[in-house]
Formats: sequence, C-alpha cells, structure tokens
Amino acid sequence: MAKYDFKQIEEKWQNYWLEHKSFEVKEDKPNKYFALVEFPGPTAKGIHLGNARCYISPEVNARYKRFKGYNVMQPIGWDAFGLPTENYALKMGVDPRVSTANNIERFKNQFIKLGGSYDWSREIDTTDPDYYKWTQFIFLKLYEKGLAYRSKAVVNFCPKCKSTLSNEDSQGGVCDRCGSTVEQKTRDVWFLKITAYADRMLELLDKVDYPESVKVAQRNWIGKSEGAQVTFKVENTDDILSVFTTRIDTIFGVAYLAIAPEHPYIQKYKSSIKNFDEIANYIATVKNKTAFERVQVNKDKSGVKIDGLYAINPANNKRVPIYVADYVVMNYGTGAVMAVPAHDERDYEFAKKHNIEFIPVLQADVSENAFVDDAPHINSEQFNGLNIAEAKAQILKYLQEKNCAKTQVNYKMQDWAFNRQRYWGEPFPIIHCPHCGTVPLKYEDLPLKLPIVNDYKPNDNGDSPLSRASEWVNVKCPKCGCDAKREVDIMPNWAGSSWYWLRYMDPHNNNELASKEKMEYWNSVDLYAGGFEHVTRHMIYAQFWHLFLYDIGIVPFEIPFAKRVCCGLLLASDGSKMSKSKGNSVDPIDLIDKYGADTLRVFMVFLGDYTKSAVWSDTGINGASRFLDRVWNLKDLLTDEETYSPENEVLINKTIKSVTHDYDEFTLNTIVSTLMEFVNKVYDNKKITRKEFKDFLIMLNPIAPHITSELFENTFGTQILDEKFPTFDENKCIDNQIELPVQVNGKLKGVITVSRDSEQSVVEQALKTQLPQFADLQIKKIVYVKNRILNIIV
RNA sequence: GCCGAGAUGGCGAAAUUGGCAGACGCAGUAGACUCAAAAUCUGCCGGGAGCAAUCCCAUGAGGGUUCGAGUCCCUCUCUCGGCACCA
Repeated sequence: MAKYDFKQIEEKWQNYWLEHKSFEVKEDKPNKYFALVEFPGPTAKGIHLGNARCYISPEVNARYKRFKGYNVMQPIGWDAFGLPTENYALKMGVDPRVSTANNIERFKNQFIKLGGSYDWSREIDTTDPDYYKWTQFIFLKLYEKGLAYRSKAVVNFCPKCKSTLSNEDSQGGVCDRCGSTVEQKTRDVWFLKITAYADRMLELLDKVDYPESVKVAQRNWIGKSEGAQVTFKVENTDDILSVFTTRIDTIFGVAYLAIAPEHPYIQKYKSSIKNFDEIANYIATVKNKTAFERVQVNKDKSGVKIDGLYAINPANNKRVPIYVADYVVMNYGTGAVMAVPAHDERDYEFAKKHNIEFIPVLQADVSENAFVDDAPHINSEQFNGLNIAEAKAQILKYLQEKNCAKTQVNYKMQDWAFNRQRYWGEPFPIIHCPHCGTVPLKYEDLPLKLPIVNDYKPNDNGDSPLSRASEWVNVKCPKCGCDAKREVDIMPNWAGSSWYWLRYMDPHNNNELASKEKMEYWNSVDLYAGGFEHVTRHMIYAQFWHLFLYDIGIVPFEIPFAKRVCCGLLLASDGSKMSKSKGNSVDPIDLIDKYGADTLRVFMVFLGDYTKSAVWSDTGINGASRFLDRVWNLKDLLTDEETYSPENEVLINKTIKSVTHDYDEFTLNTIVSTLMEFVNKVYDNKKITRKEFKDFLIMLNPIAPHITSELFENTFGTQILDEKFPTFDENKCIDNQIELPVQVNGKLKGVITVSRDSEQSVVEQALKTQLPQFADLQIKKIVYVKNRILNIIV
C-alpha cells in the first residue's frame, strides 16, 4: 500500500491557507460563530503535547462549523506578559522583549504546523503597547468608578518570586507560579473591588452553559454566605464586639466568643487584659506559622482565654468569656465568632480541649459530637420548640428590635490584589503626588510604555525593579506640576487576559478597545475551551471585567462566554504528569515530523473524551497513521459514478447522520471510529463512488484537513473549503431487513432476520421458520418491541 | 470533612430512548507475501467448561425495580479533580 507524502502535502496546504487568507473573516455575513481557546503564554520550550491536545479539538470544531455555514472567527494570540517569560529572560540574560518576540515566532510556527485554521489578521499580543494601552484604559475606568483602590493590607507574598500575590494566585497557600509557600506581609496594595461583582457573577452562572463542575467551583470560590451580624456588649465598656453567624438560632447556646489573633481589640484593651503577656506570646507563635501550617493544624484547636474581658449575650444577658483562637481568621466576617459548641464541630473541639461548659439548644445528644442537623429548640426561652428555620427568623427579629442584630451577607472571595513587584507587565497609569495624592494619567496619554531598563531583577525587599528607572519614575504631577513619582509596581499577568476576547473582534482599532458594531456582531464567545485550572482564576477575573465593561456601556452584551469546555490533562504513558525534567514528555513537533499533523490530530481526537484526562501511548498513534494511509489509497477504488451506489446508500446516510450528531455534540472520538468503519466497508466492497468519496472527505476534513484537501483537489479539481457539509436522508438511514435478537427469559438465544416494522404475527412466523426450537417452548408471554427485540417468557 | 466527576477486556475506549456488552483502535497472536526483515493483507483475540454444537460467568461490590439493567433506584468501596478552621 502506498504511503502518502505528508511532509510535502501538509506544507503545501499550510502555505495555501496563509496565502489565500482562508480563515480570515469579516463581519459581513449572518450566523456568526466565535470559537475561542485560551491564548497561550509563549514560553521558550514551545507548545507541549498537552497544549496540542487542548487546541486540536476546538480547532476541529471550528472547521466543522464553517462547513455548516457559520461565519467562524477563530483567533489566536499571545498572553506574553508574566513571570515565566521574565524568569526565562533573566536566566538567559536577554531582554524579555527579545525572548518574547522569539517565543511568539516559535509558537506561531507550531500552531501553523498543527494545521490550525486561525485568523492571523486578528493576532494579538498582550505586551504590545497598542494592546496594553487598553488594559491600562480599563484600569483607569475601574479607578474612576472607585473599583480600584490602594490600601495598606496584609497580603500573600511569594518569597521566591519576590512579589505580592492575589488569593487566586496562592490557592492552597502556595505560589501558583513557583510552588513556594506564600508568606503574609503588610504592604501597599492596589485592590480591584471584585467583591462588588460577587452577586452579579453568581447570577451570570445561571445564564451560561458551563459544565456543572465549573459552576460549582466558581460558586465555591465566590463563597456567598447569608447570615446575621450580631453585636455583643463588651462588659464594663460602651464598646461592642460584632460577630458574623449563619446560625443565629443557636444564640442561647453561646459558650464563648472567639476572636482572631489579629483582632484590633487585643491592642485596644491591652490594659484591661490581665494575661496580656500570655496572649502576646500566643499571637507570636501563630504569626510564625505559615498560612499552610495554619491549615495543617486544623485538628488542634489552639487558643488562649482573655483574662479580664467579657461579653454580654444580647439574647439572655449572660456573661460570656472571650478567647483568642487562630481558627478564627481576620479576613472573613468580623474576625470574631460566637461559639456554640453543642452545634458546631469546630467550637465543640475547642470547648472540649479547653474545658469550656456548654449547653445544647436543640433537642439532641451532644455527649460525643456536635449536633448540626435540624431539631426542636430547647433552652431557648420563648423560642423553645421551633425548628432551625423558624428560630432563625424569630430570633433575628427579636434581636433586630433590640437593635443588636442585622442580616449580613459574606463572601469568601476577596478583593483582587492587583500589583506585582516585577518588571514584565503593564505599568499602572498612575502618578503619586505628595500634594494631590494618587493622580491618574489622562486617557490621551496612554499607553504608558514600560521603560527599558538594564537591571530588572526583583530585589530582596520586594521593591519593584521599575523603582530604579529614575528617569521614568520622576515626573511632574499632571495636576499641580510639582515633583511626583510614577507607580512603580506592575499589573499581574492576569490583567491582559481579562478582556482579550473583545480585542479579537477589532484588533487594530486605535480609538476604542473595539467598535460597538463589531462587538454587537460577534457578541458572546460561542465556545470557550481551556483548562480547568483557569476557572477560579482567569475566568473569574474575565467575568468581572466583562460585567464591569458592560455596566459602564463599553461592551454591549452581558455574557462573555456562552459555553465553556475544559480540556482534560494529558498524562505520560506511565500515568504521571508529563514533564521535561522527568523525561517522560513527548514533543508534538517531533510527532508531526515523524507522522504528520493529520495523524497527530486524528489520534488526539480518537484518544477519548476531550474533557477527561487521557494517557499518552507511543504505539497508539500507529493506528491513526495506518488509517490515513488507507484513506490515501481509497482513490484506487474510485468509480465514475456521481451518485451513491445502491448498496452503499444506507451506509453513507447512516455515516453522515452519526458523524453530524457527534460533531454537534463535540464527541469527536466516535467520529473517527465511524469513519474508520466506513473505510473498512469500502475496502470490503472494493469500490467507492465519486459522490461517496466527496462526502467522506468533507466529513474527515475538520480532523485531517491536509490529506483531505489534497485528495479533494486531485479528484474534483476544486477546493474542499468551498463545499457544504453533506446532509442525510432519515428514511435512507434504515435497513429494510433487520436482524432481530431473540431472547428466552431475557437471555439472548439467537437472531432472526425480518423486515423493518414487522408486526408481531409476522415475527412469530419468522421465528417458527428460522429458529423452530424456540417456537415450541411452553410460552407464557411474548414481549415484542418493534425493530428492537423479541423476548419469549417460558 | 464538603462538593464535583468517574470505575466496562492486557491498554485507549464504544453502546444516541432500558433492548445482541466490548463497535473502532492499540498491543498480542497465527498465517499469506518475502531469500529475509519491515510494511501490507487475512484470521483469532473478556474469563471458564467442552472434541464439538453449545453452556455457564462477566460492565468496582452488594441489593432492588423490570420480560429485559453498563444504562433507573438504594447501600457500600475505590480512583481522580476542586475547596477546606469561612463561623
């Protein structure tokens, strides 16, 4: 069997598509389809096999949608700011501008080699001043609306990257980039008020087609909790101590209050606290624990009783001791909790450890464990007998009337710490003036370009490298004209990706981030593919910025991403994560050189469900390679007929039906199986008509675009991209003779051949002639489902 | 601990509505071609019993519904992913 020369053919078609601008689109047709994949951060290593997998299936989908008549925009670009590029540049001693340009060049070639049908006229690069001008523009808008603010705060700090991190960047207490354990440091921080959009983002989730796992992860990340803020009087003072609780119904069971080690009252009441030294000691040990350790020790409920400070329970005026305990965190709620050991597992552990007496306020046994389910209330005066919901409502009302409670909603998500003390990012369009304070640049002064500096290493005290670019830093205040300094921190690497899909719509616009008309045309992204690791990072930020831009009238539509799919991980053949250092990684470009891009695409798609993790196999790709050789040699079996042959009519209709369904459902692996079956049958029949061949090539083209383009051109003399996807006739998908399984008592015993839609009497007659041994049994009952099954009960 | 997804041959998987479990591949194996090898082609390929026709077992485990369950219901086990002292 002849092998096809994939090297020459693939290069030919890749050049053809570039020269003919085959995938460049304009806003000039109805039926738009916006296909988006997360744009890559171009690293020096080039794309790895896992990336390739993530890009291939959405790429196949985009090619399919074009055949179905959609005006498909599939753009690509480069998320090129950020630490990986900067660290690489530092290591190699080159300017990050140079390494970024080289990396982009490499990535672009690799995307072309994969056979990507991208609209190269829309290529974007987040490090291009013409691009980040608009990132800075959005920041100024946020600042203008009070959603960007600077404050001294305790934030996550990575000691290795020497930079502030957001909560999203330090999930699990480790730096997202380098894996170092993050520290807590007090610094000047630019915050974006993402919490103002928490409810809007939750509402957005009800309007989009995301996988349930993504919605759940985002809801958990936002962490909305509805409860009440209750105020306890501090005994012998006029002061109050506020706590947040979701279980106000248990207030009669409060055994103590617990406050965070960082709580301001510890310093405020220093003089009244008799054991202040002991408490200061405890706080010091807590501060020595990293955030990670504080999580690790969650079994051991440490804490110290504050001697000399008591609170008064507003429900029953009882005196309540106050503890400092590190299981209470300062950055959630009020930094203080009312502890009800009988009905909260953490409070229960703490009370047992510190021998604190408590009473149950729900009818239940609390001798071994806290009781957290529903039951009638007890020990709660006039609220006895009520269930949780009733007691919550009535006790809240009762305390509201006494003016010591109000409803309160809290979120786990916190404002986005937005500045980094590094070099390779967008400078803030902000000047600090000793007289005027924080002064924003004027819009017409954007972009504020990142200055070229000789030394951009981060330094140990965490000052930004830009602080050393004195010519750039020292400026006159735009308001009062006196000496002032620029903000020297930069934006995080998530800034540029928080709005990039909008720029694809109108990438060369110098007056707006994108024109209204084009944004109205392209509207929501129809399918957004990317990794699951981004759903509580990039996507949260992107949704926030989009809703903000929608609210201020810059973007004319509310939903950024109508549908999301997440690519599963690709594991090495030993089941572990692929990595260069382990030596178990495979370079997709090596595979393309050896087997061709079409073979890699067929195999990647054939591997299984896009959204599930998959294990790489070195030999599996042989199957894809053999299949394409067989496809190449189909031309030897071609007949002159321009119609379906009668014997293949059902086969081809069934194939088109199945393949269309699977493309629409984005279950691409079964398309390859179906097309393999088709090819196997053609080889059995030793012939294929021109019409059948044409339909087959179009069906395979999205997955294997080069070989099918070549065969199509050679056979039909025209371009496959000008074709429409073949359609099927439902009536011709059905065989007239069917093989009907025959069961006895539900177990398969044989098969009879009958005409489609046969009545039961006909089938029974067929049974008698074809399988007489089953017709003579002591038949109790016959279950016959037309075209499905005949089950004889004896 | 909570939430989510999942468990089908040696491996990747398929089974669209509850209706022939294992399609389609990989790997393996026997044969054809060849001086030989590779490539290609043909056959076999879940387990057990049997000369055989055939029979029995089998979709993580156990129960249930049903004429019929990989698919629906209940209980349990394990794997992966996310969150985690959030009051």
